[in-house]
Amino acid sequence: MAKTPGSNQDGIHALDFGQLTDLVGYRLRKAQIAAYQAFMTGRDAPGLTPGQVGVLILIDRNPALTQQALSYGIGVDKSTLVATLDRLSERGLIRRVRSSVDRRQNELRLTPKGQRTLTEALAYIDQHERALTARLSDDERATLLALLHKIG
Amino acid sequence: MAKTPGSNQDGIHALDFGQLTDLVGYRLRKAQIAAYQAFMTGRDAPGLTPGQVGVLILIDRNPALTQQALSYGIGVDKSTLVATLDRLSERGLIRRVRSSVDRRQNELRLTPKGQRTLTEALAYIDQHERALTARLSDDERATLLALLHKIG
DNA sequence: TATTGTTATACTCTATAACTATA
DNA sequence: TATAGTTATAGAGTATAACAATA
Repeated sequence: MAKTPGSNQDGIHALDFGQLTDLVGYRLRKAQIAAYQAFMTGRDAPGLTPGQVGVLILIDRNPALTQQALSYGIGVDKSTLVATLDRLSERGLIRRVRSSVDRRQNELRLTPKGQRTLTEALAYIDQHERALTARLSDDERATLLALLHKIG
Repeated sequence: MAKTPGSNQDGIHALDFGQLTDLVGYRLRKAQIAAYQAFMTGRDAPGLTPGQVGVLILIDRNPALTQQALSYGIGVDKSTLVATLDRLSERGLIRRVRSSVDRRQNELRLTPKGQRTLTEALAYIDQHERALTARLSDDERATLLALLHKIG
């Protein structure tokens, strides 16, 4: 039986996406959503968003990082960061330590629990990255990274 | 003068992003944000989000599209779509027309103003796409699309 | 009973502006 | 005066659950 354009027997419509199909912006968004979903639902998912893990990485790699510097680094407003850090703090993963040099500033630190969580999250990231690029060769993955870098 | 790791003369900290730098998920997110920003702030930007333009395209290409089918097609809940369609409707770009076949359904249509807006938006998209991939050759752009397709 | 669209509600992400405590 | 962090507030995006109209 020929498939009627626009519908099938399940009543699920196969939409015409027109010019959307081959737009970098659109494909970027689709890929990003897929990556996010996979990250959140994968086996051994750390119960943290990719953004939260990113914050843990940055705190780990940059001793005495202030909220201001972190805000600038990840490109979100300092006020936006407050709730994110509150959540990580409530979960016992980070601490805000008042700077003794300039008492307006907080120096961000991982707690021991945060360190352990980060170690596990990094292992998970490796696994996730392999799953995400499972259909790509090593060369293709490198090419993709280079091309994305040119756009971002 | 050698640059001290972690800071420079402006007091702007060059953060260590660690393993983040070469993760597909992270680069995807960065590229997507850059694409979105460029779309919204470019010359001749249509005053619509990429998502809104996408909805206009889908309505244009799929006659008698229902909210249900659109919801399924773009992968958002039907309740989420309501506010989006309200906004497009308030701006006079689309109409909801009660189906005479099944009066529970709305058939979505572009208004004449919506048609004109879409025509302009499509021209803008071409311009935006060229700007976004300005640093890529035609081959590289095609490669990027193919690789993104494998992930999304 | 089931489906379509709407509403009520809630949570996240985002920003701007005003506040506080420090500098 | 200016800066670091917080709070108040607001808007967009997302979802689930319950509802009215219709099938």
